[in-house]
Amino acid sequence: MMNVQAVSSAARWRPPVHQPTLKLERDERWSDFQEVLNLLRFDGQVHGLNNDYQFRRRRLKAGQSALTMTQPFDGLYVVRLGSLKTSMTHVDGSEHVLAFPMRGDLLGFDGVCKNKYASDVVALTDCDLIKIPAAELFSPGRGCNDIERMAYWAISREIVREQATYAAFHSTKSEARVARFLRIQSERFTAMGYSPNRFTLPMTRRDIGNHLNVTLETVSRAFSALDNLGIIAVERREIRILSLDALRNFES
Amino acid sequence: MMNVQAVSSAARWRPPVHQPTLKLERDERWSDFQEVLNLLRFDGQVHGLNNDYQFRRRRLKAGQSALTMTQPFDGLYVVRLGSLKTSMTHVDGSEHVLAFPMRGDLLGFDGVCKNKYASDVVALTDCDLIKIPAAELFSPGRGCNDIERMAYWAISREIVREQATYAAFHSTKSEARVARFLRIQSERFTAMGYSPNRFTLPMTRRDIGNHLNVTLETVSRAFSALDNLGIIAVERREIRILSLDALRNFES
DNA sequence: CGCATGCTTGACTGAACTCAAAGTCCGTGG
DNA sequence: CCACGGACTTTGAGTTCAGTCAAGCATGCG
Repeated sequence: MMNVQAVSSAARWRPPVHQPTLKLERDERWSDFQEVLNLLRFDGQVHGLNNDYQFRRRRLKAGQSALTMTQPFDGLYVVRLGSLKTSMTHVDGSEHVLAFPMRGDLLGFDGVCKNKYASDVVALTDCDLIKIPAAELFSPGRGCNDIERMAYWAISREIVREQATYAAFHSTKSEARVARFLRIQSERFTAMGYSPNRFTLPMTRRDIGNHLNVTLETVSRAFSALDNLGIIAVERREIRILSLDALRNFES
Repeated sequence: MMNVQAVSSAARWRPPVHQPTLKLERDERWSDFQEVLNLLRFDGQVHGLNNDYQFRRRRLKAGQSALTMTQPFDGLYVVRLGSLKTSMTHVDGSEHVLAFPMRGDLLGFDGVCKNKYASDVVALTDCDLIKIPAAELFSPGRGCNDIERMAYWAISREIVREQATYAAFHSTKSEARVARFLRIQSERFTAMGYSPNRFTLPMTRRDIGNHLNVTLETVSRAFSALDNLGIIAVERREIRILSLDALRNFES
């Protein structure tokens, strides 16, 4: 299986730095609201009530971890300086890299909806981050529009899902992707109160293929293969799952 | 090139419906706040000020379009009933399917940051959506926490980016992915005020590979190939882009 | 009943993975 | 100061997996 790569125990190797070395002033440990708005290139409306708020900064050396999946959500971070890597490590040790955040990018947004970060972030170069504390985002006394809050909470959840599916369908071979797709469909139907073992797919083979990044023929062949193995029973879009465990094993 | 598939001009074909036919009561055209919270499985705090707010519903027949990339953002939608397909159609006609939203899922969140939807959504079955109007999310008089608003705006932007990269690296061959990766890096450095034609990659070949879903050897080979063609000049992590146009052409 | 759409299967081909070996660069420790 | 080791990179050869092209079948609709 590809992408099974040992995570180096030693500190991450750094390329020679040809860029001008950063002159980090020791004194500057705070950023104001306006600087954060500029970094993010925020073009929405603000009311100016928070202009005097000061955000704490956080310095990182190359190779250091900024956020991990093990720690609870404690805020969002805006990159002021440096490059980082956002990734999810699978159980088999393979790593899926989601993005390479840089100046102006946001970190930690996947931690909002479950109060736990959903990905790992490490610094590739020396970094300077600005922290937006969780307390500033969710203190009950501050916000006053429940609808807005609910909507954004749901948006954050959506991000997590997207990352998860993005990661799930990476670097597996086609039959495994199809197996995983079916397992996830089964779980979704289950969550809605339908049978986990019998459901009707609403989409075409082509739609599935375009979702999993394989051709429709490959989807069809994978269905047939899983059928022949007795793991599922396919009849057009009617799917019966005969062994969920076997299906899961196929996902590796 | 794979995935170039004609979009059927005829109405989308529907599978035979074995599930119980929906009894749509004509009268119920509104949902209250609590129902939306339940659908989303929202577990955060609400203050109860909006409990009397009524949300408009929207019915869709199978094959109908719920949202398109051409229309301006006018709100978020929560799926109450039915299955849908979220996709982005590329210039070459290929379609990338992002997700298959179902009951309780959120639609339209990618439209927040640019005030324009970033993906197309069509109904695969008959659907029932609940609309959360844009006016309820951004009316200046309602929210009072600028920090929270800014954070969520940035989160929404992050979703768009993720969708874009997810879509961008789909269904292209490896050399094209690498070319696109370099082009995007170049643009990011440019946006930060550095040279668009010369930059140092902060990440390893393996990181790039794990991001693009190819092996590190494939990344290396692609770099060499682009170098041999005179499109770029590679020296370890130092990249010079000799012809941005040629690089772009390589992405097709 | 015929057409359009979707699904399945087969044969062939080519792109990307795997395994392997050698070379480069950097930081560290003798 | 230099040699060594480790991490990274490049390149090659063989193999496997999935895409392409093509044909035929099934199904629902007009």
